[in-house]
Amino acid sequence: MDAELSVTENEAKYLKLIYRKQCEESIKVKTTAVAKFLRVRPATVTEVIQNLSEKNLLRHRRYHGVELTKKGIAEARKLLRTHRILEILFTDILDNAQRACNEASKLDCHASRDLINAICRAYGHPEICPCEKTIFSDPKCKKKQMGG
Amino acid sequence: MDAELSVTENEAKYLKLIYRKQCEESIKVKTTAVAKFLRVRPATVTEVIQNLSEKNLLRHRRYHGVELTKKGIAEARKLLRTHRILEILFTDILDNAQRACNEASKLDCHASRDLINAICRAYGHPEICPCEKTIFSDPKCKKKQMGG
DNA sequence: CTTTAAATTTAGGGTAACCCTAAAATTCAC
DNA sequence: GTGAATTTTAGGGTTACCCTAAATTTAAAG
Repeated sequence: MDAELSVTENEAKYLKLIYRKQCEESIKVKTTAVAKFLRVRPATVTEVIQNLSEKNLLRHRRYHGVELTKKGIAEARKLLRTHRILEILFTDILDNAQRACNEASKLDCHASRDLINAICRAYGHPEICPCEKTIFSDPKCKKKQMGG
Repeated sequence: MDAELSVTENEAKYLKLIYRKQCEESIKVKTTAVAKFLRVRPATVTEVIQNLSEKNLLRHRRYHGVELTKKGIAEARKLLRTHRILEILFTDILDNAQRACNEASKLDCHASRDLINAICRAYGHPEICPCEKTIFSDPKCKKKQMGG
C-alpha cells in the first residue's frame, strides 16, 4: 500500500518543525505556534495539517493539536537525516554552520537517499551534525564493521 | 524592473533543455520535440513556453519554435553552471558520473549562488564538468589571479 | 498551386498546493 | 458559567501543472 509517499517542500517544513517540537523538545504542537513560526494564518496550518493527516503522517485531534504517527516520525527523521548530512557537507565547503544550515534547508527534501548515504559514507558515518544534533542512521547506509 | 525572477523547477527543465538544443547543439527547438523529451503533450509545452515568454526568457514565434532571449540564456547558464558544479561535487562523492548527473538535476534549481560559488572555489574553479561540458563562470566567483 | 498530412495552438477543463478572511465552534481561564 | 483566546469550517482566490478536442497554420507531395 501507500505507494511512494511524496511530501511537498512545504509539507516537509511542517514535518520537520513538528518533529523538532514534539520529539526533540517535548513541546505539544499547537496550531497557532506553527502559524507564527511559518508566518501563515492559523487556518492555513489547519489545512496543511489535514493533508498530512490524510497521508497518515500525523494524527489530528481537533482543537487539541497534532501528533506524528510512526510513519510521520520516520519521514521527519529521513528529512532531518538528510538535512544534517547536508549540513556536514556544506559546513566543510562554506566554513559557516549557519549558512550551511540554510542551504541544507533548501535542499533537504530534494536530495535522494542514495546521495545522502554516499555523503554519509564519505564522512565516515558521523553521528552528530555541526549543531550537535543526532544524525539518524539509515539501515541502507552500511557502516563498515569494526574488526573482530 | 523585473523584480526577482523566479523560475519553477519545471520551467527550469524547459530552459535547460532549450538551451542545450539551441546553444550547444544548434538544433532549432520545436514544440513536439520538447513534448517527447519531457513526456507531456504538445499543448502543455505551448502553455509553458507562453509563460516563459511572458517572463521574457524566450521569444516564441507561433508555429515556428522558440529562441531564448539574452535573459533566458543567462538564466539557463546559471542553471547549467549550478548543475555542472554539483556534478563535480557528486562525482567526487558517488564515483559515478551518470548518477551524479541525475542527482544534480534534482537539486540544480534549489542550490543558492553562494553555495555553488563556494563549491567552485573548493574545487579550484574547474572549467569543465565530468561530462566535459563547459562550466560557465560567475563574476561573483572570484578566481585567484595568476601571479604576475 | 492545391490538397492533405503533420505540427502547433487555442479553447475549455481538471487537479493540487498554496494562501486568505470571516464566521462558527470549542476550549480555557477566571 | 461566561468571555476571551484558540482553532476549525466555509468560502474564495491564485498559480502551476496536466489533459483532450477542435481549430489553425505550415510543409510536403503531387
